[in-house]
Formats: sequence, structure tokens, C-alpha cells
Amino acid sequence: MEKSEITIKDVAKLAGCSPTTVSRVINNSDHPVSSKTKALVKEAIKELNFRPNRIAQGLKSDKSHIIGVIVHDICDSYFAQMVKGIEEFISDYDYIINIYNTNRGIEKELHSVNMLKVNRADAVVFAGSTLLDEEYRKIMGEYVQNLKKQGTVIVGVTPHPFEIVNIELGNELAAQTITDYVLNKGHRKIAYVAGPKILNTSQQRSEGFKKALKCRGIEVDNRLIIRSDFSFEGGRKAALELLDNIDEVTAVVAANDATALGLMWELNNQGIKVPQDVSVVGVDDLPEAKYSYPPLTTISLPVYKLGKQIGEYLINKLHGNKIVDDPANVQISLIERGSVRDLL
Amino acid sequence: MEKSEITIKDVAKLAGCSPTTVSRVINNSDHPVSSKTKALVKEAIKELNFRPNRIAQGLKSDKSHIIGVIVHDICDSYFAQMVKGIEEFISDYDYIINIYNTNRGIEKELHSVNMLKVNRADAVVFAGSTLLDEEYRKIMGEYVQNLKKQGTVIVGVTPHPFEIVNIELGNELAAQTITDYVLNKGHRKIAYVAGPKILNTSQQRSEGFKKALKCRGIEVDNRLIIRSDFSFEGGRKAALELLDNIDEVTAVVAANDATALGLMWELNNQGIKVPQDVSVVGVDDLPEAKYSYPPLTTISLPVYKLGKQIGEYLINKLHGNKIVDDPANVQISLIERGSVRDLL
DNA sequence: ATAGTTTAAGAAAACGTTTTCTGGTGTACT
DNA sequence: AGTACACCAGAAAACGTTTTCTTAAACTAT
Repeated sequence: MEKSEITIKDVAKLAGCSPTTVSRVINNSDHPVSSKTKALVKEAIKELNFRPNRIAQGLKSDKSHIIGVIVHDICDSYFAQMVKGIEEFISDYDYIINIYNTNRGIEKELHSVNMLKVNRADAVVFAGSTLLDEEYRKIMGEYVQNLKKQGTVIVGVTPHPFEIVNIELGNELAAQTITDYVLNKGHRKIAYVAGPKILNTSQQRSEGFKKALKCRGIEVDNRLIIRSDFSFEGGRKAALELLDNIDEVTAVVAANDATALGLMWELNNQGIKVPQDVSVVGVDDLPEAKYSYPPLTTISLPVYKLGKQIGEYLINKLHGNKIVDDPANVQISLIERGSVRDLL
Repeated sequence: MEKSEITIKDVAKLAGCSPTTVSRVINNSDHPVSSKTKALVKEAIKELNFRPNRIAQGLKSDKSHIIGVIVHDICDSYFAQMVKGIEEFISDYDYIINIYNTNRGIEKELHSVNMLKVNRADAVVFAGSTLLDEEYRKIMGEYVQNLKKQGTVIVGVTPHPFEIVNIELGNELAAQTITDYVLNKGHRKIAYVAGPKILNTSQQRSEGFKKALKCRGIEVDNRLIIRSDFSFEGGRKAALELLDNIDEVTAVVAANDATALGLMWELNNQGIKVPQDVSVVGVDDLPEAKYSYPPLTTISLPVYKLGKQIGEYLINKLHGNKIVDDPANVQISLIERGSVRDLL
């Protein structure tokens, strides 16, 4: 009883025709099939509740209908939203999502790409990828070339050293914009809590912060730049480190919302009022951001929408549509809430 | 140049042996291969950087190495953590995770199961599933039977009407435990903010709340039960609804943390202090829960760990290990923070 | 009526593996 | 010397599809 799957042959037998014909009906190929047999076949398919075996189909076509998505951490709502967006779009076209949670581990990233190759993924999205390690770059670059040669469609969300279609999420612009906003409110002594050094995203945001200051001719005070790790806990620790210089600082720009939230929590815990004593902003617009005390002023990177766009792009490419625009860069927007004091 | 993938034949040619032998080396089959040829083959594999085509392998073995996970919303950290746990475990065994985001939509759930069948998933995890709809149950039941017949390993996290291995997450117990805790602090007039009617989880938690009261001989006051939807926004609305009766209530049990967080936010917004004026508790122990004001007292359902357990169970089953325990029910624990006032 | 075209259908090869079957060589035991 | 058996290796079939190639019948146009 183990092996009793219904195949195209069973359908053929029931419909009184050849497997060839059944296949033609299934894929409504341009090879003509009389409407009578077509009806018979459809009847038989329904009768037997037959579904073609994707694996067998894949072997012939060398297509798996798998779209791989590599993320740092699926629990991070940034990635979760993106994955959701992609999944919702591509599932309408009967593709399936295969996610890899790397925890920013280089080992795991390499393993993921390997798996994607072995499983003949039709497309791969590098939603989050650790790029600044030299050796990693080299190996990964080869792997990616390999995938490309195989015909895999590839998209990256943050800039990559390898040549793939890339979506600029506007990380630098985001940080610059939020910093500019703080400057516009009259703040001049501004601290910055950076993300981990190894991430590209992190570097870009740091750049954005510095750029904003430089545009105003304000020089960057390295004492006020704290290295952190994009996490809530990291934000708390950063707040403690900041305590020494807190009197001279009127605002803190955090590299992301998680950090900003941790920062605010600890400041509050230390009896320092936000925004009365010090203003705090972040970048990301996490779902939690609007529920903090005070609600966090931040930058929205609409990643869910971006996910949908990526999905659309992939489907177009995979269906062989010739005229396909690269996915548009997503528009960021400032979300003004209550964590910044107006000094003017 | 399109089709230039390296196959087992290329390896055979380079190693000077037959594809058969190469296959035997790859799968280190029990059929003996001389150590000399074995070495040659391994050499050739490395040389050509060959990886066997999973699709072709799958066709023979009728195994896809795909583990499907059906979730309501991947952005919900409950599901994200579970998926993460599963992924981390199974990826060590070269299985891949295929997620379906249903948004609690029946259509999408059915579609997901169909896709899982078509793609010959080796295992399916019903992490979240909409169960209380009659018609749905019937159709889904058939689909599930179908999958089982196909040899798919199936696990469900909340109770299902179909016969599958099931993990009891202790929803009822969780709600009962947290309610009991509140009672132990001397509270007697306790409101409850329930989840959506259609979800099993929701029903179970409501049961737990009522049970706790009944055990003390306290009768349930239906005016103090508010139907909500498991969301932060829902919690806010519930707070507003509660405003009329707020004076007679000393504590509110929310069916989940998201609701509790929303509740606290709005109460705070209305000038009602937690826990001084009213105590609030939730269930889930979301990452955010420890960062709210005040930090939320809640019940931890260790879903990440559960994910790992599920992964382990699946791997055991898929590897054909005979003596496999059903995945153990996960132990809940009370997380005591600062959102409950001690009335004694 | 004949050649050409359209319509329809199936047989067989192919996709890249694994597995079964067959066979050949050497070693050990009567 | 002959039989048994372990060891090693390859040819060929199989998995469930799609695609190419072939054939046949039925029209159409001369």
C-alpha cells in the first residue's frame, strides 16, 4: 500500500488516451488536442483527484518552483514583513518560499546558498547578508556566480559585492533624514548609537548620520558615537555608556528602532525623561515603535511593500517577461511621533 | 551555454568509473566500493565541485526534503520563533523549510496544503490553523488524510479535529495559571479580554480563565468579559470598553500579551496607572513584554524551544527511527514582572 | 484524383539520479 | 581442482513527467 500515488498514466488509462495527451492537456500546450479528449482527460483528472508531481516536472524542466530567502533573523519584524510580502505575492503563482535563518552566521549563509543550489532554487533573495568579511566575500561571490550560471534569478536587498540585481533600501538616506530632522529641531550635540560593524546596513546608516552633520558644518564627535548591535539590550547598554556625557547631549540618534527602544527604556529607568531631558530617534518603524513611551519618532522603510515588489519582480523574471524593470527603490518616510523635543 | 550542469556522469567520466559507482560513493551505500575508486571519485567530485541534483534524487526516492510550515502570520513573533526553532534544527540535516502565511484565511490554508501535496513535502507542521469552521474541517480533514497516505509526517500544534500527532501547548493551563496568580495576589473583581472566537487557542485560554475562577468558587461576570482579537489595537479598544466598569475592577487578564500591551498603553493614556490603579497580565511572553511600562507579568510559552523539539521529532520520524516519542508538551512558566499589584 | 496541409494522437527518448540485476575476479575452504 | 563466497564494478531499468519525432486521418486546393 505504500506506493499508490496516482500518476499521469492512471489518468491516461481512465481517459483512454496516452500519457502524452494528458500532459498536453495539463499544460495546455499549443499542440492541438480535440475538445472531446480534452474533456475526457479533465474528467479523469477530477475523478482521480490527480495532481502532477512537481518533482518529476522539475526534473525535466530543471525548475523547482522554489524561491529561497536568506534572512538574518526571522524573528526580526523587518525580515518577517519582507518575507510575508514576498510569500503573499509569489504564492498566487504557485511558487513556494524557502527561508534560511542565518543569525548572521557566515557558516550558515554559505550552507544556505549551497542548499539553494542543491535544491535548484529558481530564485534567491538575499534579504540580509553579512558582507564585510573578506574571505566570505570571495567564497560567496563564487557561489553566487555559480547560481547565476545555473539560471537562478537573484536579488539582493542591501548592496553586495557580487553582481546581482540590487534594491537600495535607502539606509543611508534614512539615517541622514532622521538626523536632519533632529537638527531642524535645534539639536546640535547629538550622540549616535551605531549597529554592528560587520553589517553593510550598519555602515550605511552611520554614513547617513555623519553626512547630515557635515552638511551643516558640524563636526562629528567620536566620543558620542557608541558601537552597539542593533538590539534592544544593546540599546540599554548604550544608554548606560552614554550616562557620563549625558549632560552635554540633547539628542540621540539610534541606528535602528530596537536600539532606540532599549535606549529609551534604560534612560527612563535611570530617571532621565524622554523627550524632556533628551530626545531619541530610530530607524525602521517597528510595530512596537508606536507603542513605546513616548511613541518613537522614526523612519519607515516599508519592507512589506518591498517584499511584494520583489515578489513581482521575481515572477516577471521567472515567467520570462522580457521587459522587466528592476524593482523600484522603496520610498522612505519620516514618522513623527513624540520622542523629540523642539528646542526652537 | 544554458545547460552545462555537472552531473554524476561527468564525475564518473573523470574518475574513470560508472555513474553507479559514483552514486554509491555519494550515498555511502553498503555495496562495497574499493578504497581506491572511492578516493578517485571523491577527488573528481571535489575537482568538479559536484553536488547531486536533489530533484533527480527526489524523483527516485519520492522525497523532497521539504518541510512545510503553515502559520497564521510570520510577523507574529510567536510563529516567527517557532519557525526559527524548526529551521535551526532541521537545516543541520539538510532539510528545507517552506512556509505558508495564511493570515487566518481558509482559502489560503487549503491552497497551502495543496501546494504541499503537489511539492511532495516530506513533513508538514500545522503551526497555526483555523479550525472552528465546519465546512473547512471537512475538506481539510480529507486533504490531511491524503497527505498521510502519501507518507507525509504531520504535526499540529493546537488540537485538530483530524488525526495527527498533536502538541498541546498548554493554552488552557497558561490562562488558568496566570489567573490563579492574580487571584493569589488578592484580586477578586477580574476582567478578561478574550481572543477571536474562531481560534482554538482563544477558546482554550478563555476556558483556563473561567476554570481558575470556578476553582475558587467565584462566578464569572459576563459584563467583564470583552471579546477582542489578539492584537495591540484590540487591546486598546478593549481598554476603552472597560472604562465604564473600571472602578469595580482591580485586575485585567488579557488572552495574550499583544492585547495586554495595548490595554496598558491605553489605560496609561487615559491616566489610569498600572499596576497602582489596575493590574494587567497577559500570556505569551513576547519579546516586547519585558520592555513595557511597567514590565508585563505574563506566562512564557517557550515556542522557540518547541520549534526545536518539533524539528527533532520530524527528523527522527523522517529518518525512520522506530522508537520516537511524540514531541513532549512544552512546559509553561510564570514570568513575574511589575504589572500586578499585591492587594494582600 | 493527387498533392499538400491541418488536426490529432501516440511511441520513445530524455531529465539525473538510485537500485536491481548480472558478472567477473580473487581468496578460502573442501 | 572445484566449489563457495566475499568483494568490486557496470549495464540497464526505474521514478513521473515533458518533448521530439513519427504516423495517421481528415480536409483543402489544385
